[in-house]
Amino acid sequence: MSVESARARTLSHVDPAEVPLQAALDALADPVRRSILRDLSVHDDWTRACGTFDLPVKKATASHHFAVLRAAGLIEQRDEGARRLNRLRREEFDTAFPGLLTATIDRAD
Amino acid sequence: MSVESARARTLSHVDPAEVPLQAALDALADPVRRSILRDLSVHDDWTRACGTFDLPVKKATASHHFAVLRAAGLIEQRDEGARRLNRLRREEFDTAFPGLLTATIDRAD
DNA sequence: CATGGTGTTCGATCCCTGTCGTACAGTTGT
DNA sequence: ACAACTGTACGACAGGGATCGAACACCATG
Repeated sequence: MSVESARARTLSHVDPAEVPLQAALDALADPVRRSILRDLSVHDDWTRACGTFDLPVKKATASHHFAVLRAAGLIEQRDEGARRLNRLRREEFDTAFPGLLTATIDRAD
Repeated sequence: MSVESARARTLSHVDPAEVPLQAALDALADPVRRSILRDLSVHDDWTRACGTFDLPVKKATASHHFAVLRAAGLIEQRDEGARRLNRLRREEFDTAFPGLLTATIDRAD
């Protein structure tokens, strides 16, 4: 039987290929979320916990943004102790939406 | 001196290079607007008047969407008699936001 | 076991924007 | 001149989403 914790049970990941374009665009249209993605794109996988991002919003709001990114197939999350580590799903998302990530987060503004 | 009509005076176009990424994404995040862009992408320039699009909204709303697309540098408009013709600014927009248009309107959904 | 740290959930609030009806401006044809 | 057509402007409305505080669950460490 499954022995995952109640905490990990909140972590449902979606195949980017199953994500509607609308959901992907809604996720990418928010500046705070793009900021998170840019941060992830310049760091190694699984090195950034949710609380380590420098965001202009409170933690409740940040938690909401991470959930949206996860539901859009843009990030993967994994619990490590009390912290939740993140990974940008660059390759999977690129396969589903070629060029979209590059066009939105590889920019100055 | 300029002899443009009062109608044409409402038509201010913006260089896509001057458009903030946020405005571009906001414009592309709406399904009605993407529908307009897809329609334009498969027809010759200046062949589609605003009223010829099959949209699920009333004309006041459609007019709003055309204004948003224009402000985002995604379309160019020109008056021809009582009708306002449209053109997708594919090349200019692609230069400013490489891959973004293709990633958002060249899709099934 | 108590304390502090990390992150989620819930309810409430606020603001933005998509939507529409109506009125209006220009154009075309009768 | 008049009517019909195309599109915009404006005010109003409703829905959704971003935001936050507070409460809670889980983990780590003393």
